[in-house]
Amino acid sequence: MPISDCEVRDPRIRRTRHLLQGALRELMQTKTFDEVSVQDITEVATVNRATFYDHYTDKYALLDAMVGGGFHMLLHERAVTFDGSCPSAAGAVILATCDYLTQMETGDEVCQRQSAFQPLVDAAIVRAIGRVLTGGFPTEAAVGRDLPKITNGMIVAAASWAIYGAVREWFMSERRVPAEEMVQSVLGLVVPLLTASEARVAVHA
Amino acid sequence: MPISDCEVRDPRIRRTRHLLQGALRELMQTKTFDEVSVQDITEVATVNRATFYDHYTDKYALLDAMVGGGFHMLLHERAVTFDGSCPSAAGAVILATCDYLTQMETGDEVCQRQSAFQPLVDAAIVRAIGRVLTGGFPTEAAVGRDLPKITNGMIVAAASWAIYGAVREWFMSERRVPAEEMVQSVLGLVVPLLTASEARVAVHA
DNA sequence: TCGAGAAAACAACAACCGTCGTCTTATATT
DNA sequence: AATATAAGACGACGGTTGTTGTTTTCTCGA
Repeated sequence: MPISDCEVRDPRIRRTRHLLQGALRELMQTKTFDEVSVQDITEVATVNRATFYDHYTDKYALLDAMVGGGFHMLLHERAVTFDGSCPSAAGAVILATCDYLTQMETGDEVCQRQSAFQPLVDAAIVRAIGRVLTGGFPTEAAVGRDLPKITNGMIVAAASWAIYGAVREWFMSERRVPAEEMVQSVLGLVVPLLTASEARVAVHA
Repeated sequence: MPISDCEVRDPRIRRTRHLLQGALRELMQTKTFDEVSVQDITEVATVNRATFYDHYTDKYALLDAMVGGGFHMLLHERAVTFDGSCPSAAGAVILATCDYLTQMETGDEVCQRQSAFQPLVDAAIVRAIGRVLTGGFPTEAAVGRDLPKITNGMIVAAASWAIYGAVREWFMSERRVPAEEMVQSVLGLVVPLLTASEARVAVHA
């Protein structure tokens, strides 16, 4: 936990963190997140338990790093970037969210038991979405010094939470509409949010 | 945890749960949520630790009950109900969210240290918002049997998450615009979401 | 190549957690 | 008023959590 997770020189650190994340991933195939203990993780990772705490403050931090990294990688593989307006870009983010949830799903056929800590996973994904969306907005300074009533930060926050909330709701429903349709529906909901910024920027231009 | 929190006959149960919630509230004036242990709570509440687990599975469940109950009470005091369209009702929900966050703020002048479990509080509030919003929508069955591409559940989810995300972002910003202005801004973002249902219902009507 | 410095292993610590079984006390019903 | 029923108190348990200090091993730059 001393150094940020991205760009670590020392191969020992990379190795250890990779082992820890892999172990958690592996364990979550079988157990719920809160059924996994730090002991289990370090055991599977063949890492000393004390070493774990050199890298993450607790298992929630590990989860956060895992989710954030995984989602970012998913977007990177698909070369998804959000340019702030193009609906297809937003659609790609929505689809990625859906795919990430799917990929998270345990191999177990039975519906995954709801973990009490699902909110932590949720929050990690929302943060990841927010990071992508933020890239598509002009810096706040460009708007001028009269503080705008609605900031880009608020738009991004509302949009990322809305996207995730909708996708998650879709994902939890038993008879899911095809993903493609869902993406279109969610787009219809979210685009007004995102274009709120353009309208505002236009006013200030 | 055996019986739902609302409508409990036995005064012993009411008493104990009230004591526990009060203890947590009191402790959170000083400490962060994750610095509070079940021991502390039961100690302050003068309740045996084992008894705690007769009512809540863990301290997170207690938090959830506390937040959910508190938010619901806040809305009830103001006689806020969401009728599905009236923007003023949505505005009331937004304002209530803001007020609840404010009321949660510790007495400490220093900005509250970010708890690693803030997401759990967030999720509890979002659920509470969702419960209110759900009241304003017609039951899904009214729409017909051809499954709609976008369900009321998705709209409610997107809206509640968006509302909370935006309000929270506003709340965390250092130089806050007045709450009234914020409510208007967020309304501008969210109303399109909520009316998405009307448009759809109109089509099916 | 070598040596300073960082990372990991390891053991041990007090504290907390969740659960169990037993016993006591309060509630609601008849 | 008496009793079946349920809640609470209490003590004890094995297990997990973070943390600390020491020792060993590895990495990178001079």
